[in-house]
Amino acid sequence: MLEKTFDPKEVEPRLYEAWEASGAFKPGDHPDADPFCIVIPPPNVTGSLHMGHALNNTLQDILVRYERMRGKDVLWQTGMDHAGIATQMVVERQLEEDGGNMSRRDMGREAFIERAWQWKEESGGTIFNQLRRLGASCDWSRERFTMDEGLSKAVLKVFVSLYREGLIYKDKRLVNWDPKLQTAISDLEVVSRETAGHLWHFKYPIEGEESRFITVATTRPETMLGDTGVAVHPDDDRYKDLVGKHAVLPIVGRKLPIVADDYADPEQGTGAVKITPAHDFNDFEVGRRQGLEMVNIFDAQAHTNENVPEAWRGIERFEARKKVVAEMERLGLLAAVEDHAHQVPYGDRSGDVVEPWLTDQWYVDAKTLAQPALEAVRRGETVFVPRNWEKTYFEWLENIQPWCVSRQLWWGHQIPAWYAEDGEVFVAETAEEALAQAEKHFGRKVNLQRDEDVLDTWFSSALWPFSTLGWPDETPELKRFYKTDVLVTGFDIIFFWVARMMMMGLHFMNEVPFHTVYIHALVRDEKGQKMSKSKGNIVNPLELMDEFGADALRFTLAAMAAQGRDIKLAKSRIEGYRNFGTKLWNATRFCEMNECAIDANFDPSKLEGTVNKWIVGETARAVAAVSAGVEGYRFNEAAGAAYRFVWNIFCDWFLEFSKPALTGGDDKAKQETRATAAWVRDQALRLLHPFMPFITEELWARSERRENMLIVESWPAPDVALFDKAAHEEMEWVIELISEIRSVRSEMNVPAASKVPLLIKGADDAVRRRLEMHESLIEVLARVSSITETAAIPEKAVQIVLGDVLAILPLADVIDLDQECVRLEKELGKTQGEIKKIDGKLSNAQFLSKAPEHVIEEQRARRSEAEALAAKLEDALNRLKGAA
RNA sequence: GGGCGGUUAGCUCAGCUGGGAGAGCAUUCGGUUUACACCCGAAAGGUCGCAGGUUCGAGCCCUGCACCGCCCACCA
Repeated sequence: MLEKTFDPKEVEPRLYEAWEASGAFKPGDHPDADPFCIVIPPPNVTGSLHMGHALNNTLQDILVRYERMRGKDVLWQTGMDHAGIATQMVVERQLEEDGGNMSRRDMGREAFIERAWQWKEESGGTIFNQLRRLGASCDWSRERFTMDEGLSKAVLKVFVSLYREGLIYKDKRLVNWDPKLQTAISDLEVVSRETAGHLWHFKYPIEGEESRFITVATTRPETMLGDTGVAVHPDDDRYKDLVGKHAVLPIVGRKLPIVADDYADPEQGTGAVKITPAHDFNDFEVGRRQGLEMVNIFDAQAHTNENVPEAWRGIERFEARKKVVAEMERLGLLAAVEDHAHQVPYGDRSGDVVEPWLTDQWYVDAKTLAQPALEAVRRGETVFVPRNWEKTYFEWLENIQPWCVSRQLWWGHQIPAWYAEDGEVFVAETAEEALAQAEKHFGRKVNLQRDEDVLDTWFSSALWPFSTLGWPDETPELKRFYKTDVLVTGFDIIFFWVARMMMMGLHFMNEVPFHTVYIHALVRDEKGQKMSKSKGNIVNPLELMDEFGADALRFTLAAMAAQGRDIKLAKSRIEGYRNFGTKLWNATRFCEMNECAIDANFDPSKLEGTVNKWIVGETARAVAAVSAGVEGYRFNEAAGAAYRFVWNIFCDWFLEFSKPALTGGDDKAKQETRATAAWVRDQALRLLHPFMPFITEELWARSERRENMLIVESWPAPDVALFDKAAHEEMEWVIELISEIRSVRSEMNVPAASKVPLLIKGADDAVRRRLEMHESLIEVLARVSSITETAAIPEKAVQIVLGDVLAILPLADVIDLDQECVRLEKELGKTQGEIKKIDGKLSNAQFLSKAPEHVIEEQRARRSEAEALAAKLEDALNRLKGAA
């Protein structure tokens, strides 16, 4: 016998272990089946399960379990990302906390990397255990890591071949330099935040013209130490005569050519702009155009270097800012200071202000790789769901900049480039190969020094869909599962990851990596705020699972995953879906108590009872709705359809209607009802399994003697033939009638049926006689009783329904039907326009004559149906009124 | 500045191709019916942001406006 509620804590770990041990998560050996593959967005090795992961993986697991049940050969490829910067930061912080005086640089590269690996083995990947708690059915036997041997091989091969194709190159350009981490970062890793700052106006003296100045404005005064020019607009009359002359840079004394350049905006600031080519992206371009000198004034930590006057060296940049301003003021060259709010670039990991800095870095020619990636989506080879993200994707790829892929870190894939003493570079997959190349080049053996830098983490992630399947080896998995089916991810990594997988997949596999990209929402807190540690508004999915169980969390996320909208997670919602699980549990318990069991000879298409015919039809409809929802990535629709079917149809009506048959004396009806209930119960468990795998699996095991676990059972076929129109209409009628009666009863404050023991237990003559006086009610009761498979009138049989009906009898006269009729008459007697004013619901009537034929028909039918029902009820009540 | 999305019941949100305004929670009323109080029944609560337009008919389509949010690019 089932307990009254489900205990997730006991069940979840036990079932997960059983699933995993059974091998159900692995692709099977059924070569005839269609393959279905999802690659997991690899969580960071440093990660811990947050709500975004919970949503992301719930949706993937729903798809994976669904397709598995549909008989596909399913691979959910899992793995982890080495997360270069994040991991290096964690390990460095740990070194600090260890109290050791040993910094990263003290211990040296090799020891540090070893330490990082050690950390990875010990505490990396706790997130995988958390995914297990969520019920994620990934194939753990194929778990990969972006720095494992195979994937490293793929990275090397990709780097080398892109280099040989000229799609990877080394260049000296301005990069976003993170002075705290002391590495270059890509454009995407820079986030700009509005910051309250100042705009300082500096006067630069004009060479050879006493007391004449050109005034420039800047938000970063310290960069003036690296100024090499001043630009004005060619058409700006104020400065025309100065073009070609020189200003003298205060403090430094450098002569600055005054150049005419369109970049200078006469409307902006003073119309004259200082040019610092080595520390500003725009100035870099101007400097290049105008042939200005580039003076780099910072070292890697953004302290001033030897290119500034001796007294100004070795100063931290913000300190330098203050000193520059003070000095300019002292010199009388500070013309004005304005408050100025502006966007300041920060490193997304370090939180430090990023400095544009001139360095040598490796770049991927993203523009070239982007073209096929654009084409593929334009041609529909890969489709975004929802579709509107394609625009974002196009926008970015069309304006893509070279991708800086080198990082001055230690944790990552070391760049496979070796340098000879003269700087000549040899790119190869191994040191031996590089040496061989060098020997050929120089005609003798030489020593080579490997590039110190590592690759951007996203470089290896970009290869994920094929590298995890075994590429560059031609493995059977690669052949079978590439291209993969759907990528499920958040919009925040469309650029970082999705676009780059498209580029790399197309380039190296000649095929898109997935046919569909499902972009889901961001999970926010109840107030709609983005969850973040600093705000302290993080909702921890693990705590929610502790409290409500994994199924409740999963179902909530699925039910709220409407396309194109952020999810604001309300706890009450999770509680509601936990209750839904309990409802399912108790429905199964009801079946158990009433000895509902699977009948081997059961044929849902050959049933006698109206209620039974009806519920199998409803089941088929639910199956169709849930299937359509999942296949259209409308998870909320799917979850909603399953919810409504189980609770509002199966439990609220079917189980109630089945009671008479289940407890009555008609053995044939009883048997059919039992078998039907068991069949529907099993269909419901199948339907819900992708959403709520634990509770359904548990109920599956405990409700019958089974051969298989539910996870490998098949998805129910939506058999439309099971829909019996007559039974459907009959039940709709009854349900509507009963609802109406209940409502009336409640409004009139009639005590519930159970309070009229005579009527319920009775079936005595007095009741019978009263009923006979009212034909309409007898008709109702006859129909109800036939539907509920019982012999004629009362008995306990139609208890519920009967109770509702009979309870009205004594108080029917309270209803003011006359008034109701008058209202109707009035409405029908008025013109259409007036009716519209009275009641918008009737507005359809006014155009009956003009509407298309099928619409008219529809409306007429609906209307007459409603009128008939109303008339029946009113008639019954009128007779009762007369009798009372 | 460019782009995307949002504005529906007190709260959190559904509403897919235009045709009955919905769910969960909260509220109120009633309930000791042998599945379930994590339950059952009922009720109340909405000018679907505002203003126009198209249509027989608009929460949904079009135009404009207001407010909120996000992304991208930025003006020294």
